[in-house]
Amino acid sequence: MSTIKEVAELAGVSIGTVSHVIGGAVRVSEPLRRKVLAAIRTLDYHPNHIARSLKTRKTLTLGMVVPDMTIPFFPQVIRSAETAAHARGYSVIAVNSDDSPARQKEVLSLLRSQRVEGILLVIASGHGSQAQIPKLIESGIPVVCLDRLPDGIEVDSVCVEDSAAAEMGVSHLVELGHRKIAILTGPLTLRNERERLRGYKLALEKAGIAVTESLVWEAKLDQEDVSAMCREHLTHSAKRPSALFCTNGVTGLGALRGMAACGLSTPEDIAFVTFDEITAEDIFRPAITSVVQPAYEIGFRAAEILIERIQAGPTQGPRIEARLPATLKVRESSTGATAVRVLRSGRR
Amino acid sequence: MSTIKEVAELAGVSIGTVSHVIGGAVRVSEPLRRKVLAAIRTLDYHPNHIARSLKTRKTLTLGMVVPDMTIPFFPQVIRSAETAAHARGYSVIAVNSDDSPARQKEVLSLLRSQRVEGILLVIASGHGSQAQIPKLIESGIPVVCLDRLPDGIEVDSVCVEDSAAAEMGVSHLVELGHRKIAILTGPLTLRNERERLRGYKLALEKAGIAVTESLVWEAKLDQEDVSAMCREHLTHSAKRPSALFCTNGVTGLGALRGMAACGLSTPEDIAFVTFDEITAEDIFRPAITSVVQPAYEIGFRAAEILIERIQAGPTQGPRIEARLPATLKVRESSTGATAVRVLRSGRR
DNA sequence: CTGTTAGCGCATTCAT
DNA sequence: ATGAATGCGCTAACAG
Repeated sequence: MSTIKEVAELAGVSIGTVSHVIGGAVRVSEPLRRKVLAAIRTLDYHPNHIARSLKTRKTLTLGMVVPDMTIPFFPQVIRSAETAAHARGYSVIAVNSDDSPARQKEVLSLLRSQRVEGILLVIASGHGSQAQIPKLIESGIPVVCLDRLPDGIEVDSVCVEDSAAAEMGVSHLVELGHRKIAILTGPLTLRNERERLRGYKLALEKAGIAVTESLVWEAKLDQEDVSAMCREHLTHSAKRPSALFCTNGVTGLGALRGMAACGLSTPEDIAFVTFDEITAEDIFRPAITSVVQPAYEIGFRAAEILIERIQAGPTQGPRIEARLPATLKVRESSTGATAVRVLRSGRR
Repeated sequence: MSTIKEVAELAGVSIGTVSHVIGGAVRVSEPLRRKVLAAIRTLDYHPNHIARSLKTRKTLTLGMVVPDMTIPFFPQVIRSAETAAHARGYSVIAVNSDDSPARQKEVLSLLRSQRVEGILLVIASGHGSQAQIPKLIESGIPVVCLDRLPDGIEVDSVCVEDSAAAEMGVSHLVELGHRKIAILTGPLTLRNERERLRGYKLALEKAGIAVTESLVWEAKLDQEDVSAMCREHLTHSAKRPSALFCTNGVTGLGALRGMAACGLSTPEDIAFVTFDEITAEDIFRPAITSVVQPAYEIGFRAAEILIERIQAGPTQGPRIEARLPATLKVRESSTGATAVRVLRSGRR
């Protein structure tokens, strides 16, 4: 790996001049410029980003923490954040927290050591994953939370309109005539899960249906746990709901497995609606009615907001809370019909 | 962000001493040690990885380039590579190349500037994506290629046993009685696609079936292109094959869409086998018979090999070419039966 | 327009 | 066992 010094020697100029042609900010005469460029090419020189960062105190790097990038929603978000960042000259380092607060703490520490200029954070679902956010912000690292929002912490955020989106999904079931509708959520320590639950209750209330606590099922974000919970609740046909609403893709898939284990199918035995698309719904049966989040836009907006924060400096501008509308894709699992219908959520 | 100097001042020691307690290599007396640790905590000090790297010339970072992390296979590989790397004290920076050689060149350059110590590379499918590998290696950055292998380039690699895996999938169709079997591949500029095609031909030859070139369909790694190609080949029932084998998840899903567009379904009209699982096959119908790659192990092994290379120094050890066995999951799309059967590929 | 130089934060000799 | 000094590669004044 050659250095700027070697380039300077080969080109017969000073390292300052080389730096100038690389930076582009200071004018350099054409002949020298060409010589420098030639030297760079023959040496296959790549500026040492490490040294540059040390000097400029800018890494042009964003950190991003997600619970598990094998969950299909997250790669979409990462990719769009990367796209937005790249357009502004930033790179993104994406890491998994395994949905563990301890591991999240580790990776955040690592990201700080790497001197990322800002962090895109999808918090882990366990307890204590929020405590680290204020320290980050105090230390001058802007944070934007995505998808999962922390509680009572002043921080920029972007996510779907959780409550409205859930309400839309549940109202759809209500309109179909269902009155005994269960909801299967992830940990209610997560604010967005609580918001989605709130949307569920709102939908029922508007329809004049009483909320039955025994139809609110809270599971861990774990296939096995979700599946077991479903089996438990669904075995007795008397207590069985006529419809089930799941608040995310993981619980949605787990619920389908649990239902299958009970010999139940959708929509015949139970009408089914879930957050997130969990397969290629145009190809596979049953096609699942889904509340679809604008994953691409969530990541893109989050990166935009973060970079604006970084470039604005330690200014205490107003907190930004972007809430994006979801789309309801009505399919077979709720209506029994094969045609697809698309609805858009909007603020009331 | 506090510095080592501030820690030293607060603790009332020299920066050398602070560095020693952080590094752990040099012994420091217990009283001073405690004072330093306390200072670190109260200042919320995070060692500047940038400065450290500049000094030590080690970044403890691996770069990883994949075509598109929204393709489900890749997040698995990234995650397992990250796991292996982390266990050895390394971080992984994963970036997308958009399957474009130009973009791949950019991100590789960026990774070099970041001074990653090694690179895990899944090459882009376009022309010229291989040319950059020798330059990397010459410049002292070890490279391990995964999944997609370059041609005629000496480089460590790990992937599935492409030919044997494809042969297993096609032989399965042969055993089911099919004699007119089409294969839908990605770009044959990719060696692994050619290998999979070779496995297809091998399976046919062993069964005494002549290879018909009109049944070899080469598509771009793009849903639309694949789908269009299928529609074109499948409209005339006379020329239609009785079975179709797809060499990867993208072409597999595209083919299913193309078939649906022609009003064809599997397994009724066409028996179907594909590389990679493309949905939750236990839940959705039709359940697709798949040649499953050991994604986790591929990423893990690749990271292991890369780190060994890094730590061995510029030693020219023998090239490593890990070839991992695939698994055939026999499902409804080929047999029509709902039961699942699992076969393991092995070297002949 | 070009060259010289002073650090950025840290690990690491080398003295003490 | 501790501290002072050096330099990693680079950018950004500044001087010429």
